[in-house]
Amino acid sequence: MPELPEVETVRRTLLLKIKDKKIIDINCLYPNIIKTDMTYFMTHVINQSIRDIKRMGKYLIFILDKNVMIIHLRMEGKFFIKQYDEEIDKHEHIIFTLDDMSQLRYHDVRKFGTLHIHPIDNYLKAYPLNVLGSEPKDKDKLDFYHQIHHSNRPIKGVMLDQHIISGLGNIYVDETLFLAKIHPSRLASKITKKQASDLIDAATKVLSKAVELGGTTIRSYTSSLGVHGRFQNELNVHTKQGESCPVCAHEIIKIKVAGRGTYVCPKCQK
DNA sequence: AACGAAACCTGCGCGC
DNA sequence: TGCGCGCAGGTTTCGT
Repeated sequence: MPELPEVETVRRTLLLKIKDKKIIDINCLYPNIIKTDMTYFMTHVINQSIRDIKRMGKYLIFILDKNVMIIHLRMEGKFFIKQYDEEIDKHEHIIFTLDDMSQLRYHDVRKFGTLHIHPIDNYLKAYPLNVLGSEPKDKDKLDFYHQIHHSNRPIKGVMLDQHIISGLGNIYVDETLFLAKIHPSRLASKITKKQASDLIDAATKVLSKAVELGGTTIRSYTSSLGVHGRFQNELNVHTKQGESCPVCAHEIIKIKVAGRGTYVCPKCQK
């Protein structure tokens, strides 16, 4: 569930707590999270310090001395910082012991998260960041239009595609389409230049507001590190099935688009 | 080539 | 109460 705003909130919070701490040990209890060769991972992360944490789209990028760790939280990945002698939860899969004997623990109920390691000098050219689209705030609107206007996919599917634009997930794409007054099922090929531009503007606006409010906290995603988002108070359509549209008062319905649960105001969104 | 569906996992809420 | 089932979601992989 973490999308760009939640990942950004995690980034900021984590950085305050672990910047310049050295990783002195790693305990990997569920190795499938690590998508790099395990020996390479261990030898290239231990004894390096966390110099910075960056973010691209939904990826967290831990900048170490000579390497970077690129982490995707997928649906339920979280980080916790605990003391070395605290009991290990069954959903904590990777434990980094830091040089002050605190531990950075990766927690993931669904075990869908991923972790890649690359040398610091070429990580932008390596998978997975090399195939990532720009974030909405950096996306050229005309490029976006040209990229999608031959596609027969519904616009929602296109906007969820991280190769085209990065950062949006199911929550923010529903909100973006509502703001732009475009129906999620509309084929990308039917989107005009003006609408393509409106979509990028709406996505940029939604994401920046959500970052400002610390992300969205719904359902199980009660965040890591006590991070409590407040954007759920700003949602217009997502999770609002059966409620009234804040613009026209028509009932908000839930449908399935691109295989995803989708909330839409059928009167406002055409 | 380009799209949709299944798979990856687990917990939860539902109906019986 | 307890069981099985479907659903949820981000992304990759498989199948058409």
